[in-house]
Amino acid sequence: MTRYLVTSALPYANGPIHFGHVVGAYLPADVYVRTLRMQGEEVLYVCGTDEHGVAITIGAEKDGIAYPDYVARWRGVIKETFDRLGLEFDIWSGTSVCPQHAALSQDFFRRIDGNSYLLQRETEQLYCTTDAKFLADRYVTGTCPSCGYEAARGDECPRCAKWLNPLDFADPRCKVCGSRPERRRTTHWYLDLPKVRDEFLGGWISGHEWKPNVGTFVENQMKEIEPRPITRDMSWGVPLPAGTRGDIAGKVLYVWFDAPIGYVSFTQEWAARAGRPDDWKRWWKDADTRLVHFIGKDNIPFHCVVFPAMLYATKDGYVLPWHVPANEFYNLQGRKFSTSQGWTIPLDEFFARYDAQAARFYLLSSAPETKDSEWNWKDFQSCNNAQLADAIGNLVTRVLKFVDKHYAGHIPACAPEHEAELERVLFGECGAFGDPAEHVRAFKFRRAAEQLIENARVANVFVDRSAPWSLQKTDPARAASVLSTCAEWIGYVARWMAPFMPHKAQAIWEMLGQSDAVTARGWPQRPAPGAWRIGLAGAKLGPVAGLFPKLDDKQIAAEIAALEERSKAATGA
RNA sequence: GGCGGUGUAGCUCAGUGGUUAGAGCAGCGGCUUCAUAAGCCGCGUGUCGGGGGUUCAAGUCCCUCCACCGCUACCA
Repeated sequence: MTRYLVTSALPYANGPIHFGHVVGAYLPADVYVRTLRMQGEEVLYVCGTDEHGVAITIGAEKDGIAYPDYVARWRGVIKETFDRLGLEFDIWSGTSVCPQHAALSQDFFRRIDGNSYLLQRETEQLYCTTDAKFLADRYVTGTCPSCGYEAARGDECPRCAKWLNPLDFADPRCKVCGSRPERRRTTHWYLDLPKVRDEFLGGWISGHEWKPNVGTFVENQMKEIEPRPITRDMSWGVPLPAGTRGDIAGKVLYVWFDAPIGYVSFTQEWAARAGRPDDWKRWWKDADTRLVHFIGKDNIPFHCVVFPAMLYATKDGYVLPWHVPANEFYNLQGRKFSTSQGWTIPLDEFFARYDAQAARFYLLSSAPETKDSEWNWKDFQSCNNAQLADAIGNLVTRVLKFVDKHYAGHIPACAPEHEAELERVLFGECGAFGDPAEHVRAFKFRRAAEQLIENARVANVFVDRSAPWSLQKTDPARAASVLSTCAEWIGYVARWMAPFMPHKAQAIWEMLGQSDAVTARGWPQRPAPGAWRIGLAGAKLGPVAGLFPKLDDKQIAAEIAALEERSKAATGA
């Protein structure tokens, strides 16, 4: 039977994440997973931090703490944000702490090497004898051979924008200590991507179905593909496996190589913890698995080209991605999120003032699915007030407070003689409704969010058309049937919204007098006349209260002003 | 420079080559009063960035120009 293995891009453990990351790779995945689970699918959701690489070592040294402490700190900070947003993984780990990670990464290297998909190349690189390490391009500075600018970076000249090779500097200097680095020869292993492409990957990619924003990009990549180095001269990372032919001293796997293997090693960790150490194979080596990678667009080459090439090159029976629903980028009020320039939303402050569930909904309904989009404070206000508070929140209170007042807090039953007619009106005359899950399965989360609101509006129209406040005086029996019908529909709304706003959905469910989980009965079938009521009649309502407080203009204006202030302070303007 | 993307209603955006191009928000008018001053109904002549082309048919495909944006892969 089909099972779904869902991953979100491993966040890099060198800083906090912002809403752009959240909406790109995490929130859609969480909603996808929750929806499929309610539909009875078998799903595993894997994530954790990516903890190796030069950026980590630089960051840790700057902060004066050990590498493991540094990544542990960010692993924790990032997880805290995910917790606040209600993102729930089956396993959350990290590439430097997952017990299975190093061995599995080495196993990948060994198999790929054994299958002759690795090349060895000797190159010259700058080596700083003071710091006793090879220098990445950007950590070399010197005089631009093209325009003579004296503080050019090793990768690019900031003045003439020319691409540079630090070996071309006549006066290279180590950016860390200022001393003059020397040239040294070093050997590295390269993944022979052209070979994998010709043998398999090219055909697989052109025969695969991709999101439009992914397909053209990846096809293009195929043409210019080159062998990629998969080793580095540094200490922080997974050492090359013992027994590898050649000089492996001081070399580790390049971070991009070991990072995606984290998806697999974390799955192994999950299985081991569950006491079924071999269970991970069912997920990674069985043709019934549908592997779905949620990522931002910057990760497309890795997940559509490089990682599939790695999986194939092991010749070890791994499944390849089924879908890669990559998102574009998410900005903030017209500009890129930038911590250094103060163009951010500090999440501590945000969660102190705003509802994380409302944020989930707004993020999803503004997600950059087809093109870049943005967080806009006024849109957030409008979404919260008009869609969540008015369309959904008010629907719940207007109906349930009425029930509370006139039926002593118990949901009335629908009289059999009223059913057919009320349902004819509800299903035929109150506007279109649909199944949000259909859009979720198609990775159209904005549309799914919209559908949820449309479905709630159906009940508002029904209430207006039925006018139970008038019936209460003229035909109380019919009024009871109307309210019963409304309450049942609200039960559907609660279940439809469970993947989007799990806590709010549960709150509505409890207001309807239910004590089990809103997800307990699974995903609702599309309601249809005659057979859709799930029997809420008779239930004693829980306390009915507003679900979504409104956000006023002053508050939003203050947020925008604070954003401008932070930006000015950070850039010294 | 190279590659890619975007440009549709005041704003944010949907729109497999096929009826008079749509939604939400904002705005205007009316109805209603159960509810978080909430709800419902009605109201859009938009150079689909400009120009050219292919086609019976183009927002949709091709060329070109303009504007904005991203990436360019040894710091993911």
